[in-house]
Amino acid sequence: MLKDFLYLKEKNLKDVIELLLKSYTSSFSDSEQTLKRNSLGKAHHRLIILVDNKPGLKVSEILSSLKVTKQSLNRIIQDLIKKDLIILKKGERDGREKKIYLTDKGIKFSDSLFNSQKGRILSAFKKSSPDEVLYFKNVLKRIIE
Amino acid sequence: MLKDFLYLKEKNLKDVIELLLKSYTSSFSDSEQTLKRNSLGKAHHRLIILVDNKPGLKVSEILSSLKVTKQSLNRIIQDLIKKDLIILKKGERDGREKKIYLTDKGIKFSDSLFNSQKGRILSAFKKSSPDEVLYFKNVLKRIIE
DNA sequence: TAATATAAGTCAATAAAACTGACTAATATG
DNA sequence: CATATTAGTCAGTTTTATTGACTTATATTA
Repeated sequence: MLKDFLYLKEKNLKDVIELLLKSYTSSFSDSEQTLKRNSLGKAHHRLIILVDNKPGLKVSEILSSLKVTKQSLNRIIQDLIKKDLIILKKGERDGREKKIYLTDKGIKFSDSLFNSQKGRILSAFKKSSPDEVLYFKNVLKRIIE
Repeated sequence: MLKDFLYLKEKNLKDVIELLLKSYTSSFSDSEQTLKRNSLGKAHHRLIILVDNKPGLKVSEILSSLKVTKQSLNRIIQDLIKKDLIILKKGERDGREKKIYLTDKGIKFSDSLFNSQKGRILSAFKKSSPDEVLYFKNVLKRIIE
């Protein structure tokens, strides 16, 4: 029986759900001040992270990643355009699509967000072996799938 | 130099920040419907998870875990008391403290939330080795510290 | 080409979640 | 007793996200 494996028992799964909650909360609260100084919020941060990691991301892709409505996302996009942190470019193949890119200013701002966040991750990784970090990422990816 | 280790490079840290965001978002969106049926939201869910895993948690402990204000948390607590999902008990040592417990009804509701969430974690774990899961949890814990 | 589907944007109203600030109450500790 | 700590409360505001209805532009297909 699968449940004979300790790591598949319900208590362990519950632990992991709590760990996901706490790791997200603590990691993203690290950049609160940086956001506030620029009159932006967590919602903007989330979009910036996705676009920084994958420039040219489509609106529809962000929609499904962040599980928000397009009306909600659109507000965020307009805010960031006004602040000259992102630009939209029409898709070449499909002109209906809009692809999102960070501007130079946006890249700098993304860096400052990253700087306020990275300490926590880096110090966790320094306490871990390369294998631990690799396995950690593997499992996280499987949770997202 | 530390940065010679690939797993400590900035690109890897950025990836991990995105993974934390996506794993939290996807994992907690799984229980949206269950919450909605009971006129509750994500904020209530977060509190229930913490209290389920550690009955008798103090208000102040939740405050620092969830990084919200006491005014914000108080709304959530009052909602859950009204719905008879949690109760508060005065601390025996320190009578100022209020310890939070799930009621029987609360335990059942927490179970239904867990049921809507666990599939994702379980299927990720089934694709992983016990070692991978162990290392995964270790690193997550170090991120929270 | 005309009809239909898709991607995105917009307007309006509302709800949910979180915040600030100012204050009270109970209890603990020095 | 004075002071600090923990928690709760009231009022007002902001941020984030929602629903629903509709438009625009472009792509696909019958």
